[in-house]
Amino acid sequence: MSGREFNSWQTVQTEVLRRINAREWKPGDFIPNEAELAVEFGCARATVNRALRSLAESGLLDRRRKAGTRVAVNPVRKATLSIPVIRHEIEGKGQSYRHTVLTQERAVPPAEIRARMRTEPGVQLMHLVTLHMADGKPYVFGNRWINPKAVPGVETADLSSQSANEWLVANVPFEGGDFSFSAMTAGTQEAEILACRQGDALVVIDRSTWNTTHVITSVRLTFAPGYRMHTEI
Amino acid sequence: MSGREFNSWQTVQTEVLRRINAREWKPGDFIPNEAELAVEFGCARATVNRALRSLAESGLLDRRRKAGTRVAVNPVRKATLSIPVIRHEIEGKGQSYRHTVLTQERAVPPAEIRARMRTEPGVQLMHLVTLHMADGKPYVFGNRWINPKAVPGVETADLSSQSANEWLVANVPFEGGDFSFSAMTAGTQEAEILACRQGDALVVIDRSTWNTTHVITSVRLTFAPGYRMHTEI
DNA sequence: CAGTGGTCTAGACCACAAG
DNA sequence: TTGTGGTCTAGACCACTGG
Repeated sequence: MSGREFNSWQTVQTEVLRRINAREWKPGDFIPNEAELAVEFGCARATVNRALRSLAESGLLDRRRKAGTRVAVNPVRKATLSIPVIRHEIEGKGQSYRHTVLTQERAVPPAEIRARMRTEPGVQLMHLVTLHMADGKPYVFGNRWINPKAVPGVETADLSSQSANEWLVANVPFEGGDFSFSAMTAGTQEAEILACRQGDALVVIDRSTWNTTHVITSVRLTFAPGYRMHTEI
Repeated sequence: MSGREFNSWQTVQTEVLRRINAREWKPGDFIPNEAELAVEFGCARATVNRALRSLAESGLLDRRRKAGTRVAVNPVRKATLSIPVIRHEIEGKGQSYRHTVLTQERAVPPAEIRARMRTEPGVQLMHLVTLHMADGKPYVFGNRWINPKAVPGVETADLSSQSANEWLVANVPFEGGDFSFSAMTAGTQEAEILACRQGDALVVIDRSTWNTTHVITSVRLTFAPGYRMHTEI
């Protein structure tokens, strides 16, 4: 006796998941509404809401007011990809980190960058080429443009002791960004900088970040051969 | 005259974000506890909790019982990467989709696959090589292993009309998976199948999915040159 | 031990959208 | 119009963990 009834939102969530997996509720089916489930599970409606909302956020349920809740027909899986600061990524593997600024200048960017950064023709940006090393070996090569209008103070910042990435993360809040992932073949420049062979396949990440008024920075990271980005679903 | 005070959890969240961005609360700082914020914002503690929990989930706050809530020192940005069914990805660009099964057999997998799928030596798995085409041109090449023990019925399924990926998504619920992203150089086999040149850099995705008892499937997707995966932060 | 976040409840009102 | 999810509240107890 005793054995207090235990219906946390996680209990509810687990049971709902079980029913979906057991196909008691099939993709496309409507499930009972919150009030009914609350009665069935002997808990408050808010508790059911918490459980179902969480499942909806991960894409397993579709919820709409008035219509109700149904099992997602096409469970689009979402992986959350964490984007660490490169130094942390390297140190996290137990390797030593070092970085070098290869060039730092003010320059008018090429058209492609100008489009991505939404600046006017002829406007100069800060251009920074850096190399990050793990245990002394080239790890990733960064080609970065920064809009000084969006980042007051960047011109006087010391970007040799702290990488531009870290300086920006620590000093410039941003609202959003985009991120893309592709592959390229190492040419002479990449082979030289990354100490690899021409023709090696390299992972390339292009990333921009912006705040409400400006595109802050746009960077292309070119990784040494063998790089692999990993995540769990 | 009314003008009822309006303090939704999103209002609270927005204000907290503003303070973080304005550096009123700096990285590493403790912020007031839930009860205090509830008083300040004139709302219930649960409302503050909802706002802060959401920010913690996205990595901007660190919360610990007894210790309190602090602004994350190292805001690890997380991108959510949605993993669509290839057919949807292609059709979403307005291209036509077609796929072909190149080979389908039962076979003992190589050691690497056996390790990933956690099967015993000598156990046969289903092995499936498929090519997906966009507007008639090779788009991605899939090398997939499926554990029939985890998927009763897969041996009799018709995987030529519906791709293995879609069949699995529709018929086999899974609990988790992993996902990795790398680059490789096209060899003779890849060049032939994807109709590209040897030496081209190709994007490679390795993915496994499992349920509580088995690894269900493990697949390597090798994309034709030019593939780019994109996401927003 | 005691302070903080984590969760649950019962009830209420609201916002949205299907019919 | 009306049913369903979305949210808010005031209060309560719990769970974890720092001091």
